[in-house]
Amino acid sequence: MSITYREVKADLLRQITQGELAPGSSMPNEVDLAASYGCARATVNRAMRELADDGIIERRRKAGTRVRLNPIRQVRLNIPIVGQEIEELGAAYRYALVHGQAEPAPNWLRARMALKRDDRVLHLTCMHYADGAPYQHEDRWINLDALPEAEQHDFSDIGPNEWLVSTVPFTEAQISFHAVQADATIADYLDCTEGDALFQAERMTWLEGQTITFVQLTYRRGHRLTMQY
Amino acid sequence: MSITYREVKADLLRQITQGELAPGSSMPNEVDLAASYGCARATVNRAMRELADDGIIERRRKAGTRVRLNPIRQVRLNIPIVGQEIEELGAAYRYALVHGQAEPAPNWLRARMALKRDDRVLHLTCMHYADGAPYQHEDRWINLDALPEAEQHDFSDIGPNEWLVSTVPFTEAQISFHAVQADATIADYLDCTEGDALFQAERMTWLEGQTITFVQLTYRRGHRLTMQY
DNA sequence: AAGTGGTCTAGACCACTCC
DNA sequence: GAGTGGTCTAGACCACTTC
Repeated sequence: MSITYREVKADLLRQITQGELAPGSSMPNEVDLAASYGCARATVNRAMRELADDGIIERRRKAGTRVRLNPIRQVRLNIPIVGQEIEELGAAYRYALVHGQAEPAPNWLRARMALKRDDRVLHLTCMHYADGAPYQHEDRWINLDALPEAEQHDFSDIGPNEWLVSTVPFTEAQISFHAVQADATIADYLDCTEGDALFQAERMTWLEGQTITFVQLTYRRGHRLTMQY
Repeated sequence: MSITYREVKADLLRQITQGELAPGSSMPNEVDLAASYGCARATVNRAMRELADDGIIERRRKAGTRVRLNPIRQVRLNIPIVGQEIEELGAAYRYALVHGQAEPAPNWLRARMALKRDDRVLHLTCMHYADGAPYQHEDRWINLDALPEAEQHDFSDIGPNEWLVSTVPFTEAQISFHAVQADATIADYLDCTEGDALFQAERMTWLEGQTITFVQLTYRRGHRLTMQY
């Protein structure tokens, strides 16, 4: 059994975390490391490439490889569909369509979604419940110019997110997180007090340059987005 | 010039996004793809491995490779040091130490940081300004049992985050985001109204199983964390 | 000019898992 | 049992960057 790239990666990482390879110091080149580990250069290359992807080391041709002074701290954030999110908490998921109507895009939305003057949108308001308690309020607009079939679809049983994922997968998106104060309407839906601080996500989605949908997801009071790294 | 793994990856991705390879359908195996692209199997392997890492396709030995039905949506979130964050906005950064004191760990913090009964902590309160306006309020506790040298260090000029990154790089961490209501103290520091909804991050950091520091970072009103994917 | 990482090749063996 | 992806090898050429 020969040495694997995982073993090389683990050993290099150990040397870095335990201080044998100090931040800012340069590491041996691939040929030398391969010789000292007794493996092929490609094996060392894959180990170091992954460490570079992880933001631990920095590589430049000719200049060589260095341990980063300030390791890049990065997280992979999975963006789940709310139903899956709730079921992974071990709670029962329920969905409800509150309101759905096709209408001309209001000005603020036209600007935000970069819509044309006469574009129409489908405005959907939904609620997502975990074990019967309000979990998330969804306010969504779908560009009917890009996705006319949405107008005929019945969103009573299947949430717009699930429908969109199965209809237009592989879109590009931008997501942003922030805090909002609950207004009277949201407070009512989420069973909290007006003025409460709530966690909100906004997402805009494109397919080949065309805006597909914009959504505001407001979470119940106390919601946290947690990640390890 | 032979075909690169990037070209193979781009071509496969094109086929997926343009619907030639439908979600859920299975793809040819590596040997066949290599033959049809006229390249080595390793080249196809790297292209497909990256697509799998990106959450676009799903691979299983013997079963083969399939286009994911629901592509995994994931983001790489860089967690910058606040000074860099502000300078990248094109604003001037200023730091101020508000308060610093070594003290016995309060009970809630002992539980949270998993400290021993008599452990002491260094409690630091700091402010970070962008172009003179309040940007972030930092409330930090450092475990003096794990990092006794912190007690002698002067945090007047250099923020605790920068000092920690240079003193104990390569730690493990957990980060969580949520919304809080500004209390009177925070409202005063961040120049907002009591009760305003603010975006807050909490981070806990470990080195080899030992808790190093816990920090609450409260951002000015209206702060957003934005990501593309 | 020369050193370093980036990538491709052709071949091999292996590990996993479905049938 | 057999098909598929996972990985390693030894060698090669190239691209980039610093000297």
